Amino acid sequence: MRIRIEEASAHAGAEVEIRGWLYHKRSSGSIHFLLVRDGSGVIQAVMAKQEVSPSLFAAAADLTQESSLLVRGTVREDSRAPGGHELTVRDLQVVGLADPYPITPKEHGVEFLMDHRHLWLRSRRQHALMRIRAEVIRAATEFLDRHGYLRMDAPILTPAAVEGTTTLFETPYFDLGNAFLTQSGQLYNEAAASAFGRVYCFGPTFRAEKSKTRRHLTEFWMLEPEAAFMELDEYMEVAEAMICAVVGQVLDRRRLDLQEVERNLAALEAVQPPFPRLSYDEALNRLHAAGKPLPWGEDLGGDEETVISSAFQRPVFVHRYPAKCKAFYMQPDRDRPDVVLSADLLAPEGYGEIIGGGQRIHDLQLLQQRLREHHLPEHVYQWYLDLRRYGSVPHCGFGLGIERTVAWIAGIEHVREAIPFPRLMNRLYP
RNA sequence: UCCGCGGUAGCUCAACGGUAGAGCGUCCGGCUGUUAACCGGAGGGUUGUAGGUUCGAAUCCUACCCGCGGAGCCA
Repeated sequence: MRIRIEEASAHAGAEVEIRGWLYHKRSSGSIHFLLVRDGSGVIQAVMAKQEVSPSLFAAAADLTQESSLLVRGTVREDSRAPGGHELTVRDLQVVGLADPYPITPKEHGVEFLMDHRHLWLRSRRQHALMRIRAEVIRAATEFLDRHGYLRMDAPILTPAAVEGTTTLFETPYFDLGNAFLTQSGQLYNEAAASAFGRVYCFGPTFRAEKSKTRRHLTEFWMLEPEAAFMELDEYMEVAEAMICAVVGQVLDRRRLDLQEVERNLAALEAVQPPFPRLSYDEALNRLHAAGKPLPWGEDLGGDEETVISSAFQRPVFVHRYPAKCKAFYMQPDRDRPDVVLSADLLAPEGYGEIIGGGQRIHDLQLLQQRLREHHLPEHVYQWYLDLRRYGSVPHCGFGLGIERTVAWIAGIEHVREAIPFPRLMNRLYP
């Protein structure tokens, strides 16, 4: 019977076939230990010289790391085996003999591993990270599906900037001039929210910023919910519930993977509602008390975020930023027009911002005024302004950065390991 | 773009003005329970590039290239 390695314990005593690749090999002359992986797990296959033909035994001795093979044998419980079960080999068939494999079971630098990202993905640690990523995405989208949000994706090729500030990737587009790769689906989400009430989009977004930090990619995946008839406080409740659902589901279903990457599980188990909600002004007071004063009106940088977030065991919202720090579409606070109804969520342990969002301007005249203040061409935003002409309502939305969320939940240093093929300022290969 | 660190064998690193080395991987040999197995042997180098100082440069100086970390910006 053909099985996957993750099912091996259910087939103890049975004759099975495993199709996979040679992960590693040890031998003591008359007995080979072949570590075979198939994507679902790793199992030790044991081949004794006496129990197979001499030609098969010799062929196994010549197997190279990552050679693909079919192994047939009996599953046996054995405390000496990594994983608790091993396979007594009866027959083995080589599908493809691998060339000498560049990633050896020793230390390698990040640069070398990134050059071999297409092969690095075969390692245990990367398997754990990719499974955690998949679970984060599944948990977040399932949460939104459960709460009545319709997935309605936004275009990737767009005619203009969503926010005039950040740099965009540009590409020729037939006779219509240049198109830009999207930096956010938000504007389209707002249109969709007026059509369906609650929506979200999920896909890659692009920022042509020359950022070289552990938190930045030029291509990253963002999950962006948007809801009509929603104001700031309710948005924070939704974001909080979603993050708790995501962390809880990863803890529940990907615990072994978290252990593989040596994540401190207690820190994740502390992620429970309610999250602290700090106004920008309160954040400044904390920075002042911590001896890192920041003048009012300045945006929080990486160091400031670390000071704020490390004071708490759980993610923390910072809301009501100065208007000049934020994008043109942010709704001003009616009691204090110099601040806007934004709220960013900072992950603990120094991971920084994983969510940015807030309440959008729903008043036509105010939005037009903001476009002028930001020197944005109004004619490009006519369809966006229409949303304020035809049944405008208070509405909120936010963007969850998938790679930053995965990096935080998995406890890894750099977002580049949180995506299969990272795109960085200096990396477009493989 | 700015600041800091770095580039030596396939990989990870040592040698810091006086003959360029180790571990791992590779290849050959040995070993019937290995756990990044172990033991013996072999092969492997224009020390990022170009110039300079010196009797002598991987080492000191200059320029450039590339990489890493951080800042700004953001998710």
